[in-house]
Amino acid sequence: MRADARRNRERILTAAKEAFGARGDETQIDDVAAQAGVGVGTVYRHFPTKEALMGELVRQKFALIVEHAREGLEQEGEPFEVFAAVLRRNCEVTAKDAGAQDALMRAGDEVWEYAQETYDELHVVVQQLIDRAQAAGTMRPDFSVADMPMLMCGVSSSMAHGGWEWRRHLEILLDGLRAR
Amino acid sequence: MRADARRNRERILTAAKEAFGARGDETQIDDVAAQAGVGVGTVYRHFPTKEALMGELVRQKFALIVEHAREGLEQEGEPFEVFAAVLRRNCEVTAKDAGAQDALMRAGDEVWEYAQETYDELHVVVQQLIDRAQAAGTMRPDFSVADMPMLMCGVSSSMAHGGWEWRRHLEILLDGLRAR
Amino acid sequence: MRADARRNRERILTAAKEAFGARGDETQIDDVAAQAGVGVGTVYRHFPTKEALMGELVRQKFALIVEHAREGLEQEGEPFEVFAAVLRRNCEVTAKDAGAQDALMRAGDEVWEYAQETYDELHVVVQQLIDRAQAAGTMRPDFSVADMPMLMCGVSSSMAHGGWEWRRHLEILLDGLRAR
Amino acid sequence: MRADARRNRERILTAAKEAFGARGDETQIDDVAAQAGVGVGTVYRHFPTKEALMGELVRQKFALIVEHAREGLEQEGEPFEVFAAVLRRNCEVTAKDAGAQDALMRAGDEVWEYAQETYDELHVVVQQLIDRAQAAGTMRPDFSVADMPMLMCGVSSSMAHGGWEWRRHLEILLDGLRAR
DNA sequence: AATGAATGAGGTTTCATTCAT
DNA sequence: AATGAATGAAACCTCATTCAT
Repeated sequence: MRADARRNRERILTAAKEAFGARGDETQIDDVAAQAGVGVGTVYRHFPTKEALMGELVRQKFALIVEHAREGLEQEGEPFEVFAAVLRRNCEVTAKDAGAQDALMRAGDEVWEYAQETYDELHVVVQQLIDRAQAAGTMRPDFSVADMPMLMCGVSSSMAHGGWEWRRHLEILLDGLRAR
Repeated sequence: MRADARRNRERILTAAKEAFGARGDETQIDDVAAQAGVGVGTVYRHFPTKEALMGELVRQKFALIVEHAREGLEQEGEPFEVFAAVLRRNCEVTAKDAGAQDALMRAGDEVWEYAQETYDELHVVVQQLIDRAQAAGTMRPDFSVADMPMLMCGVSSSMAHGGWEWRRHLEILLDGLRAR
Repeated sequence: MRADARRNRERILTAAKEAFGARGDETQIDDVAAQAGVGVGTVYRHFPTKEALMGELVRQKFALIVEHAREGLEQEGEPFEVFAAVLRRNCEVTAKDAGAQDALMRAGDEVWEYAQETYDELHVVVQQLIDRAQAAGTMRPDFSVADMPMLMCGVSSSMAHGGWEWRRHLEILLDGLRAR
Repeated sequence: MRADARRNRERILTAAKEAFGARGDETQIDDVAAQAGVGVGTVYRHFPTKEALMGELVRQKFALIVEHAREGLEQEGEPFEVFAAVLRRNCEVTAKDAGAQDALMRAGDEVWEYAQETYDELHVVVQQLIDRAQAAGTMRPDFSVADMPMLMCGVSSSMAHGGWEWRRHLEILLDGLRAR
């Protein structure tokens, strides 16, 4: 029964990504429920509010970034390039749910606060990647994790509206981070 | 009454900027009307839908950029720095209505389509600034006007959430545009 | 100036018939004003409310019927046929504004009360036509003017929806009025 | 919950008849909901638009007519009188909701289109009653189902405005249908 | 635990009427 | 006298959330 519940939870989250991807910020909980093949009540059993559901999507995204960042920390190589590789990898994953990501970007602060804890983890790990690159002298010294949302916002908007240009855009942004 | 109507139109637009700035995308037309000191009907007489009202705000923003860009075209100086100066100037203006700008960024495509025509103008003029800088060899050759929304999205998010960091963020982005 | 005003009044009434004919009961005072080539204020100068305007259309229709009925009273011929001829003539006229007539039929009582006075006249005159036919023994004795709205309602609906069948329908109704 | 939902559906339809009867075409969905003792949302769950709700009332009326007509087809007796009896019976039923019926008559085409399917059934069955009477030579040969709306319009207006005269009016109309 | 029917506050928009110009 | 901009109550409908089954 516990396994059933967990599977439902996963189905709902997957459905949410698809639904938000398809209908954007006009997506209703009923859409998510229908996509998941469950009743609305079931969605609410797992997520107390719409914001909580969207927040969990954000949290999952953050968790993935943390994971990738951790793997990055264990890699040898020029630190800036390691940082860049992590970023590229995250963006590749994000691009697969570009529509949902866009809906998330448009969501209110409340949604993002649900993922605060995981964001804090991310903060610590990614800052380490940044520190290394700055120590190596290949990343501009005035950059910090706190500036990453700005970058992500640019790339995400590019994914949602620009089509295939986002990879080039990411490289432009990365070039801005290099030490001169 | 023509004069009165025009004045009301201006009041409504000013009120809209304030209202969207204060309440974000949850702003209602009633809020705008109250802020402007007119009835809802008056707002609807000037702007047939909520989207049209927001679209006009976008259009005004674009029109200002066009104006600044035109002035830039007439200036002497290193072309990349001219481009950068135009961008900085636009951002300074935008920062004053950061809240409204944020609401606009979150708005749907329909809103932006209202400003299509002015956007097309902007496209032409800004591309000229870019062309010059690229001809001078101080701007990376793979950048074009079509890539500007990505930049603006980054800076706007920075203004809305980051607080006072947006100027530094803009410089980071500009550095990414420089030729290496 | 008085002549001007009267001409405006006529233009408004003509415009109203056209507008109600074209847009049915969804017609707005603005439509009427536009069709008449005057401002809304001018419509309201002549008719204090929308109901008053529609009521005047009803009154005009009644006035025409009275006129036709009076002419009928002066005619020689079999009284039932005279009555029938008056009815046919009125219907031919009505059919020309079938759309407006339909809108009027759908209107609330308030509209019809505006024409009360003319309706009273009509009542007297048409009853005379009926009396004659009944005296001649060619019209069923249990029919009276008060029953005419029922007939008109049938024919009007026929004009609005049925297309070309209304003449046949009128004959069916007339046959119901004949003495057996 | 299936049973509950169906009961609510019935309550809404009954409430609608009462509400339209009491307030005419100015009846709001909120009135219907209040009368039914449910929330507006519940009305909209069962009927997607106001027109759909009114359309269902029309459909029910048609369905009843079909039923009565079918019963008429199984009866012995002079065919015209069978037809007349069916009509009288339908009118007696209609008279009980005269107010609602009036509101329905005033409604736009969209409302009636909701009942198209049932109207088509009605068409077939009633035409059979008419065919029989015409074959028996007791009904005028130029009458058909398509002409019935005209009759119903007359009687309905009579019920709504005339008060207690509608039965006499129906007889007048029926007399018009008899063969001469 | 799951379902989906029910809720109702709240959103956008309309339009008869008024009134400043 | 004419104009049409302004008004704002009210209409329809939506959708996040609750709760009976």
